[in-house]
Amino acid sequence: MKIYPYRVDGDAVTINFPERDEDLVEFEKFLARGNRTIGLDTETTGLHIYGGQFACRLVQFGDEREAWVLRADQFADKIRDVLARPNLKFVAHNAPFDLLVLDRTDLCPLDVLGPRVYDTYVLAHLLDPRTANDGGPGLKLKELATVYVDNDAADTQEGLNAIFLDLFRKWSKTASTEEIEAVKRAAPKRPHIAWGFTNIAIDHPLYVTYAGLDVIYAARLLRELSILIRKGERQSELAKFEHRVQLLTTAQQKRGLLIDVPYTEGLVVDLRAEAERHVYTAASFGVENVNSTKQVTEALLAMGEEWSATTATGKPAVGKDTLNPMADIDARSWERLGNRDPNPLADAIIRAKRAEKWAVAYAEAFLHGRDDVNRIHPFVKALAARTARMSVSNPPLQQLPSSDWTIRRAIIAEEGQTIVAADYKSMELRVLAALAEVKEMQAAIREGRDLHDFTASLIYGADFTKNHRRLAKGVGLGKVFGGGAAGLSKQIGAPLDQVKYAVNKYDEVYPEVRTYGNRLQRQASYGGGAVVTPIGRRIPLDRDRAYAATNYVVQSTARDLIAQALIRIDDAGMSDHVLLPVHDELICTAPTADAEDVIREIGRLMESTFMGVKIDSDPEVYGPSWGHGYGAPDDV
DNA sequence: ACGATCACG
DNA sequence: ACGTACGTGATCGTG
Repeated sequence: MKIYPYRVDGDAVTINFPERDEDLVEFEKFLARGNRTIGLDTETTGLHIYGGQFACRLVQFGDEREAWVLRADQFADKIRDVLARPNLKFVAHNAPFDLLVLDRTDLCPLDVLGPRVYDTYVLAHLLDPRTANDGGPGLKLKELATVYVDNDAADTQEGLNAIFLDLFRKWSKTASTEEIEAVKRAAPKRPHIAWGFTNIAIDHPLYVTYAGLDVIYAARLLRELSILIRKGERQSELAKFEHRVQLLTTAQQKRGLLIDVPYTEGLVVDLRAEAERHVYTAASFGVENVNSTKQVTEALLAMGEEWSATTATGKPAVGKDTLNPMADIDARSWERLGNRDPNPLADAIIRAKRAEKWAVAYAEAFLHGRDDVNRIHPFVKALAARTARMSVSNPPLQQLPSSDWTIRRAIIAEEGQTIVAADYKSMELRVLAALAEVKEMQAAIREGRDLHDFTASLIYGADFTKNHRRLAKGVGLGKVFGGGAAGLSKQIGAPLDQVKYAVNKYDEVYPEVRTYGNRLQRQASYGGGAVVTPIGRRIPLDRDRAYAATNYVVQSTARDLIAQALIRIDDAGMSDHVLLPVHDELICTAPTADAEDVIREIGRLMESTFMGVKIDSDPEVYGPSWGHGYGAPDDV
């Protein structure tokens, strides 16, 4: 057995790396030593759990003083045995990843291990949801360990990266050009890291040491975070709730979504061809790279175009807010506006960029990310944003184009199944009506009226026009975000005086919205700079953006309502139908014959009455693909 | 690493 | 006193 010493917060700790079966006798003694939660982590060949070459290399266990780093190939039986013991509880940082690794590699099924694993990420997010970038303590293991455990905590990830770079350089000298190209093709951004995780010697002393340190940090983090969490009465309940929600989204990630491969391959060809045509046009105007803001700016100025919009750093903005009007294209419908002669360069650039993005970020990502049965398994983070909103990545399925069915058409139901979905109707406005006790809004909801129609009628009278409704909708949503007249005017694209009028009227008819926002800001200023949501979640406010208070509470509460719905659906035994949450809707699958019944029932489970306000849902049968909910024809 | 851009609710 | 649009993830160019 190899034993590596290290220091954590001034304490001597040991990292044990067993080499023979006899070495496991000591490991058993470690496990038997008292009733404590054991740190758990895995080292793998990469992040693509469902890819063909994926393997789990190490599984680590540890407490606050010692770690056991086990080779997954050599000690698979032991690992299986330990993970299956029902009396053992574990703690991991970002548990969903390790749970899925252990599930995928047949070391322990998700449903067997999941309920016994605490996640320090979840606890840390409840204490402070801000990333280091966002002014918080951060949510990564190294950042948290530095704050809560040891000011000199090792950056194990950076340490490994340095080793990988060194090893990769040495390997590159002996490897063939083809081998090197293959690695770079698979991981163009940081090839040495992808290569390192697969190829570093499994008994490399620093690899083993860092692997062991991570579980020691996790075990120590659990102790510290638990103490802090227990100080807030509601927080312990919240922690339980969030672990349950996270387990459900982890199951969604395991389930994945089926890709229509022939369709998607055709889509890539079409999008690539479209992009190429417009890139060619742009090149004829001297823009060699349509993604270069520098080139685009220079070419447009040379053509005599003038515009005033700038980026945060003061440079001329050449996003679609600038280019769409130049190309005389409506941003929503992509039809001619008829305001001016379209600038052919602006037109080519927006079309080229759109087609390229759709090809690369969506269609090709679907094809590259799929497993051997053509399913993709996006990461579903149940507790992501500062407001606790969920996020989906690899690929970003919450951000697929909705104005056009072509991308969503690539996600299909299994044979005999149909895609169904249920969304909440104007969820955030209803939550606002409830939280701020907005009388007129609550009355309109009770009467089943369209909220934007209603706001328009209050501002403009019963004879409001379509444009009035558009303004009322923009103002209604913008007010929740804390927007003022100028910002709203820009966003809605309506003249400032009209927006000012609407905003003033809005404040008159819904006075409770303003007083609620002021109350939240007062409470935050005396409550450590954070607002507290109805379920007891603390959300820190930035000093200079106190106006965000209302939005934080509204957005967070809306998220908690859909999270609660996931639990109710699970309690009803219907979790297997849920494919993906998209903020205020659930994308689901159901046997074609019962599709309508299933989604009606899921919709019913989603509904609730929150502070006396009905939060109801709109169940819908889409069809054989997700795109069928967005107008995809049956014969594509 | 960071800014700009663009996709969503 | 005034006014502030909220939250994400991915890609690309630039330095």
